Amino acid sequence: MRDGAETTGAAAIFRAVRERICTLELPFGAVLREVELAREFGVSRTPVRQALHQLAAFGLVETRNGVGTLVTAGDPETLADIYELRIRLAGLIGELATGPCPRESADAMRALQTQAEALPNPPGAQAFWQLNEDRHEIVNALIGNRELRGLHDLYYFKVAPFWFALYAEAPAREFTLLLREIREMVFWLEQGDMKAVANMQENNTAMAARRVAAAFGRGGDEPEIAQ
Amino acid sequence: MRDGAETTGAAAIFRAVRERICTLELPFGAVLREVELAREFGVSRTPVRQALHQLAAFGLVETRNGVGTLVTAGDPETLADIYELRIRLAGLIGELATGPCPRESADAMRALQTQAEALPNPPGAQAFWQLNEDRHEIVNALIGNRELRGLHDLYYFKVAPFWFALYAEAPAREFTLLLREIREMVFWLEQGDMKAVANMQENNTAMAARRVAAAFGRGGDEPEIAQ
DNA sequence: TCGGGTCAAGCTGTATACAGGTTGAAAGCT
DNA sequence: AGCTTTCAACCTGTATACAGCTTGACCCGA
Repeated sequence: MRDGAETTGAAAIFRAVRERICTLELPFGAVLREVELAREFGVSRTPVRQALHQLAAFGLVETRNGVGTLVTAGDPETLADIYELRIRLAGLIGELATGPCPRESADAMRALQTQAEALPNPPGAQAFWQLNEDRHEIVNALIGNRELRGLHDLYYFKVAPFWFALYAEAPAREFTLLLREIREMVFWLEQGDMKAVANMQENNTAMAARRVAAAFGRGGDEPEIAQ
Repeated sequence: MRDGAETTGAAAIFRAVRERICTLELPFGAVLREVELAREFGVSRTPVRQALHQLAAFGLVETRNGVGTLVTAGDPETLADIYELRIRLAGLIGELATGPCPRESADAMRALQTQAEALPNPPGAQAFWQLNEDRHEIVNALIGNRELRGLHDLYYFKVAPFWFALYAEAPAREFTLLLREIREMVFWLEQGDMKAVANMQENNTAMAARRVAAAFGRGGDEPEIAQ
């Protein structure tokens, strides 16, 4: 559940591979080979295996003996389940909130807004990804219940690949929507109203779910299949 | 998230150690040494390490370099967070339910009730544990949303140690309450009303939270500290 | 030409050897 | 005696060698 900066080298590989999956640099169905990753990161297979097994535990990859480690393609049904749950979890953020949101969160989000408004439309994939990750980080930090925070984080990374595929399809639209969300978030954060922030998060998650379902839902194609 | 019967030997070790933690055979603070487990299970350190790392990812243990793997002592704050979330997740079972509960679940729970009523009060620890696990399994199978089902399962094992400590303190009371819960569950399962089942689960989880908080809450002792 | 069987290349699973880190006890100084 | 320092035993982290499995290509026969 936790994925903070740990001391062991496996954690770095874990985050690196996870980011590649989320940014579709490793599309669904891609095969990861332990020796290749080991060579790339300059370590042996052992820490690589650790990282891959952890990713497997979180459902992002699937390891098959004698074959390799495949990036798991979320079928439409699973995707629907995840989003349904994610929407409810967003609602829980508000229900479990104890106090007003801290001022520093509002400050951080405002800084992010300024930063985002300076970008061209659409921005590059890397910039978009970073922007999105920062936004997620700020919202995540607001969650008082540590377990809920962990779940919110976990599911963010689970749907990130689909969401990123959405960006690839319509960069300008997705950037505009993200910017809109950030602005709205700044407003409510400045009000200090956690419930409002949570409601907004729920609304935006639900909207994202609809866009993702339209693009990759039942009958549609998955974002991209390797090979 | 998944923990079903996998082909690799590490999964067996994972489940075995998890059960030991949940039944307090390994109390909070207990130290696990890889070589010992390896000897016991007749394997090398490698699969043992896999299992321990997975347990660490789920927050049940914590590995420290040069020291060993410690069974994580849930501090009162974390415990409160977990139960707060668990109560809400129980509520979500009802909200995300799509149809009536299947007849076979009612049958299974009725069989469990018969089985439980044949036990002496209090039953032995092993019987109590098995009863509880069966009940959890039946309820878990009712959850349509696969992700929610995974979470419900995960958090069950996270609070199980505390719950089992409760049994150790007052076996007769806990058994009576469990039997009462099973009877009530049978009733609503036979009605086929998923929302009612979920509400019941929420009520019973909340009640358990109060008992656990009273026993191990802020200022109280943790169930048992090794050494 | 097509189907089936065989096998070798390559991958993961496991075992073991070595390196790095932690800790508690013993030795030495004040 | 009390405190500090040192160090050796022990444990986890990492690297490497070997075993078992999967798969696709190749070969052979019909």
